[in-house]
Amino acid sequence: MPELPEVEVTKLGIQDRIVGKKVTGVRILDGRLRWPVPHDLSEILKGQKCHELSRRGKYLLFRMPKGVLLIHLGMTGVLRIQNPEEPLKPHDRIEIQFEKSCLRLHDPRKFGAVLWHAQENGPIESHPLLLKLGVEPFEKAFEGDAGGDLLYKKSRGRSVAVKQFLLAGQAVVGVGNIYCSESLFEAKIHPNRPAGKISRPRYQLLASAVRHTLKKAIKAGGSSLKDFVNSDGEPGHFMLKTKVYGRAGEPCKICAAPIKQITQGQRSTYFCPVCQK
DNA sequence: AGCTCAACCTGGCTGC
DNA sequence: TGCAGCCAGGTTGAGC
Repeated sequence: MPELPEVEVTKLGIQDRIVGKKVTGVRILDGRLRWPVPHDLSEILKGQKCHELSRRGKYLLFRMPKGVLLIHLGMTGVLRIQNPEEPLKPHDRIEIQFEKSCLRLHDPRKFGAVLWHAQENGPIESHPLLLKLGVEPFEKAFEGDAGGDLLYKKSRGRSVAVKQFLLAGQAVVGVGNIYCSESLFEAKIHPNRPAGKISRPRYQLLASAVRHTLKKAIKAGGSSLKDFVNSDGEPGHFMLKTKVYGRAGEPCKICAAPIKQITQGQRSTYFCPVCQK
């Protein structure tokens, strides 16, 4: 579920219940995530107030007086505010308790991460997991022409397919497997084209498509914000409808040619062989 | 430095 | 119905 829009919507959905609240305890139900959850997380967090919740790429950063709690949702993670009385569900992994509510991480595949970055280790921006991330898609460095310029510059000399280049997040963060296919379709760029051989004007179109695709998805997700608080149900898939992703063999919405599915870097890519060149 | 690929883990779906 | 095989929204780290 989580690409950048889903993480952003999660942030918006939980922040009012988190910011300014004091942690009263932590329950580690299964700490074997991508990396082991610190066994003493409860002692670390207890008594600290989260003064800001922010997002960097697909990481959520809970800023506290003594450091930053990093949470990544991996492939299947869902964070939700719940009443502590609410029975645990299978695959609930971590519970962070606040005075009147708790935050639960539900993550069947355990690719998520919950890590603590202590203040004395320096600014969170220098954390190894954040260090090599590209720019944020909605920040100045990716606005307007700057976005296309950046993709163009970062891709020079790169032979890798543009799909993989964009997905890797070294230039711009947050474009996951679904929105990558969708953005390339919108920009009419063939996913197999070598990243280094795409012109500056075409990268302008791609940057614009990335911003548009992500914004649309965030907007769609905003309508389900209530699902993040005191809900039994999963926040649904709020990508309203995809134009190519998951539509192999179905007609292109522009030209009616059958959508193709290929594998790139062990991931599925969907595209229209007629519209995308 | 950049490219490719295995690996982490679990569940759901397809097809025999 | 049962079960093997394949697929899934992410990311790191090893080997070349």
